[in-house]
Amino acid sequence: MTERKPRKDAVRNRAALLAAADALFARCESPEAVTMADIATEAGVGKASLFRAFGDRTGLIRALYEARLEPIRNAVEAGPPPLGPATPPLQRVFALLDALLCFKLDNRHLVLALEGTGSDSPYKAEHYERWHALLKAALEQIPGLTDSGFTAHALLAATRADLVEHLAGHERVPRETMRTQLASLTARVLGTRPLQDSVVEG
Amino acid sequence: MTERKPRKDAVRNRAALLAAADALFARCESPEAVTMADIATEAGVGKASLFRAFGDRTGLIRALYEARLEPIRNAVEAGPPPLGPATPPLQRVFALLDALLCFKLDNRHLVLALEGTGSDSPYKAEHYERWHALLKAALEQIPGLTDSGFTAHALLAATRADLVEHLAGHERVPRETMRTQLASLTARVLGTRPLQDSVVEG
DNA sequence: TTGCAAAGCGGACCCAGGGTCCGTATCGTT
DNA sequence: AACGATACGGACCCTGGGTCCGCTTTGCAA
Repeated sequence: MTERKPRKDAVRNRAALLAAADALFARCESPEAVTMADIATEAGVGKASLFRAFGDRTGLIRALYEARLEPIRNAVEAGPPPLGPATPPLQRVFALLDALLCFKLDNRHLVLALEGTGSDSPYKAEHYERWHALLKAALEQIPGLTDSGFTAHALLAATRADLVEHLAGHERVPRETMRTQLASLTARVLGTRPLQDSVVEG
Repeated sequence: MTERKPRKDAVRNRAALLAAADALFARCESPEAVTMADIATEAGVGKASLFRAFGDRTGLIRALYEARLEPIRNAVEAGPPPLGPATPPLQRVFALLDALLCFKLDNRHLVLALEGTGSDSPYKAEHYERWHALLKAALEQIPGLTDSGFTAHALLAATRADLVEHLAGHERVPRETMRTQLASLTARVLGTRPLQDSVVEG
């Protein structure tokens, strides 16, 4: 019951800030080129409101990230196959990794901002924990596979934001190529042949 | 012939700075807890000398890193098997990855400092290029393996500093376990059984 | 030895950027 | 209408990377 509904201007400002940050991160090449002051200004709001709403820079980026991730999160937690919980484990591993890769391709700047948020390693964020737990659980149901925990980490590492950025941006690897390669890698790790494409477009 | 041999005090200071930085990074938990001023002070030297000697923070960290890496680099470029160039490709892949993992375990703080040096993604550093090229070349000689480039990236990603740090530090996974798991993962990726241990202790 | 550039030194200084303070404006409730 | 609570915003603080410049040291040469 510590719930105390926020004032209207507060929620409006919060929304404006999210939108502004989103726009700025999308527009600028490097995440650290966009400063907190920039975001506040873009939103037509004082800096203090920004910090009041999100705590600190990491909080803001996390909020953005979670918002963008929500559809996928829902699809994974309660949606139909191939992402939802009813999917057979093997197929789901492919679907999860593919969805994650597509998400990172579609949100390069934002994800880069989050993972490169300086100190806090990505492994401490709870959204990483979620993905890892999910993947690990799926892997554990695949017969003949050991080291589910480490394997999950390794597969997730193959979709790290800066790697994806490097491949997509610097080496100009096309999206479909990356998806195929990741699927093929996954198949080798799992000791299977790759399944056909499994997830919707981004 | 633009070579102009540096003065004695300059080289002494440079050495002192390297030593100081090394000590400080080793001593402190988080790399960003140690500031440039700290390092200069520890070395008994002015801040300007520090920047004159290494350009900027990244330059210093890179210098430290290269110094530490040199033995391995030599072993890889001109040493005997299993690291040297005469090794059969398949065995060499295992050896390279194991050596890299051990190196990162033995130099956690330093490597963390380098890879987490804020903006510059690790993929732009030329030492990454070297590892990747090396691994890719070895992979290309393994029959039936496609996507050598991507596979090399993925395997290297499994040894990323912050992942290693997370596993070794936070999850308390023992060193030998990690080595085994990495070898096992590699074997699955390559479609082989793991070879026996391949490299010296760190 | 002494002279004298050139190379190097160091700490005061600059600046950007994250985060806070506090007097003022707004909200929404009685 | 009025008043407490809530939020606003821009001036302000502080840390930390990086630079400036007057002074010292080095090393070559006379």
